[in-house]
Amino acid sequence: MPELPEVETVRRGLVPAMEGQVIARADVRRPDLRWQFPENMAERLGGKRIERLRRRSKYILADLSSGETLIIHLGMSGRMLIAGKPMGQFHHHHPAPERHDHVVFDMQDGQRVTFNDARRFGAMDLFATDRIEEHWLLAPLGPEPLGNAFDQSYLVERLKGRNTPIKTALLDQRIIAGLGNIYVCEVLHRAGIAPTRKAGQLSAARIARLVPIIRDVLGEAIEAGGSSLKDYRQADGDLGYFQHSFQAYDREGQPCGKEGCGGKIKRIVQSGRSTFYCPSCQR
DNA sequence: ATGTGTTCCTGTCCGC
DNA sequence: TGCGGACAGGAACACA
Repeated sequence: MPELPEVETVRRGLVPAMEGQVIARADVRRPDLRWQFPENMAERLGGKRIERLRRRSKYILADLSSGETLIIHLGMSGRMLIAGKPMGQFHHHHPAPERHDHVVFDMQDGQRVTFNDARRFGAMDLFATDRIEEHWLLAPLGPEPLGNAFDQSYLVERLKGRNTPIKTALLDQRIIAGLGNIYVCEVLHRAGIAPTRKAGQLSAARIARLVPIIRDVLGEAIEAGGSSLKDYRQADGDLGYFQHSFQAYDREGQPCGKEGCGGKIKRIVQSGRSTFYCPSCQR
């Protein structure tokens, strides 16, 4: 689930529970996710205030009062579940952790945030806030697609001479940071560009047209995700409501929704990942 | 330097 | 219902 719009939705959902709040205690229930947790993570989190919750690409960044930033990546299946203040004045009591609840943040006001990740492709690390962009996971990232550094001349320049399919290029986080498999499919569908086209072979005009489409698709998805925050607060943690707006992704065999197209969505595999597209209107 | 295939891990769904 | 295989939102890594 977590591409840029989902991560941004999670971030916004976490703000009321975490931003400006003190982590009374962090319960680190295993030594690692994808990689080992940093040394003494629980101790470095406990008692610190979260000054600000930010996002960079698909990473959530929690700036702590200690001068360190907690970096959180949700991987493929990571979720942040919020439980409200437990009832009862004296017997504060949250339900016991469930399977795959790996890190539990107990906030000073009684709220609890639980990081749950069945597949454990997620990650957490701590790093000095003032040098955060130098962190090895963040340093290679390309520009934010919704930021000013991402524009038509940038994208044209970066794709120049590339022999890789445009689908693969847009998934490359060093070129543009935040797109994943779903939104690349949606973007290329809306742009009418075949995912198999070599990136460097597309005209500058067609590449330039991608830029506002990327912004639009991500923006719409964030808006859609935002309205699912009510569900998010519940324990199921399932966002997945923008899926009703998919035009291509996961729609194999279904008719292409584009005005006057009449094509049928096809599924192919590119560098090991599913691509959904309409062969008749994506050229 | 680029491009591609494999790998980490668990859960779910589909066909037999 | 059980069992095996394919597949899932990511992306580092090894290798041609």
